[in-house]
Amino acid sequence: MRRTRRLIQEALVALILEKGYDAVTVTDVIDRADVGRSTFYAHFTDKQDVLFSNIEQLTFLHPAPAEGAGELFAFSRPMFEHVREQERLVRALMGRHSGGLVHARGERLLAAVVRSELVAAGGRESASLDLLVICVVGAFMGLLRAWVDGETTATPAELDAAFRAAVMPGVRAALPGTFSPVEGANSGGLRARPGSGPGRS
Amino acid sequence: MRRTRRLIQEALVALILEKGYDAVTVTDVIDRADVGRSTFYAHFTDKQDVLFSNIEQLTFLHPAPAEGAGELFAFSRPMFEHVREQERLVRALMGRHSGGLVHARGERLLAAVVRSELVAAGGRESASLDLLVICVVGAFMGLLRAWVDGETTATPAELDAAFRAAVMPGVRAALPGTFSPVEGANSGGLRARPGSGPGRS
DNA sequence: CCGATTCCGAACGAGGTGTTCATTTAGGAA
DNA sequence: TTCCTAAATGAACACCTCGTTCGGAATCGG
Repeated sequence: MRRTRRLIQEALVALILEKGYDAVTVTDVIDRADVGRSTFYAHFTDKQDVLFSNIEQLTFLHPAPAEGAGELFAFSRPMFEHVREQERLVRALMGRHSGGLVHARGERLLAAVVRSELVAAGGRESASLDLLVICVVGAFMGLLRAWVDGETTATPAELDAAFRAAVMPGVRAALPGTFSPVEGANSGGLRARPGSGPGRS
Repeated sequence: MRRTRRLIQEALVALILEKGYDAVTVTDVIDRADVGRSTFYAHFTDKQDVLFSNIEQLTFLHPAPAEGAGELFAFSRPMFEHVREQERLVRALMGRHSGGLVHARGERLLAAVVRSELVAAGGRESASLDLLVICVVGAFMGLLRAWVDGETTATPAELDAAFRAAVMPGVRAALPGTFSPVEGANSGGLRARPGSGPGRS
């Protein structure tokens, strides 16, 4: 049944939030979910399998309503907002106490988004672009981890602003055609959201 | 004896490179190191303890004075070089298959370095500066992980260049008085410090 | 009422953990 | 050398977790 799967998933999430991923045992999970041991192994191969099955439900990683030629990195702000809504789950999955493989999976999903956005914005596919993608994703995930681990109390808006302030100048410089290459007048300060005009959509 | 400690540490590193951190058991280690089980627990509390004891030897994380008025983020290039020298150890410690806590530890060490550099360069201590530090460290560690995990074949020089290209513009924009060689025309334009920084209400 | 599917839970063997303890080994001082 | 002390040894230990197996109970559709 689907109910059993859900019970197991929820039990794992709850336990991770309480004890951390490593400390949670399968026995804990089946006890909390009130499920037979054999039932667990009938649905999942092991603890990690349950973890991965949860990632699909992280809607903030499967973005994002298109947002074609609009603002670059439009995903950032909605993502932080989404994360807040799904705080429990994200805390369990993306915190430092989760398995490293989950991080890798999340980073890969996000990297695909970032990469396609950069390409759509005129970035030429190259090794250096891939390195840029890694930096951008690293910065974003760094903020995300710090946030869900309680190392900062910033709001989603502030996190979004910090993210953009840190990476946008470098990204702009790496892209060819974007207006305002190095105008200098205001090189993208912390709150720089000039114009932001939706242009024509 | 110190020799015994070293044997255990080296055995763990070797085994991590072969099987990944999670798959290595204490029994494996003491077998490889050819030491008694009780001897292991006389020197370390558990597997993770051995891992942490190795971090201290990651010289690339304990940089690297020579700063002062020099170039910003002068640590980057030497770090990548150093990493190459200690490739085995870094691969074992910082790869995605290592424990997440080791990452956290490494990031904290690096964050301290980055933060002090930014402050020395004129950055005002604030919440937004901390967020910037997180982004910078995230970008650097992202590159590092991707590199040691074989996701990119770039050279240290290329990684250094990519790192600087990605984060330096954003960092420059966030610093007030940095001598701005070329784009310095504005110089003062960056007072973007909305209110009194992200202060969480 | 009857299958058929699903779930339960006890039990098992294999393997890992961390501790204890009696014994052996190695180093240094007299 | 001899003696003493600290370190290392390895066997045995109780305990836990894993993943599997299997007989029986519950649930559901017909």
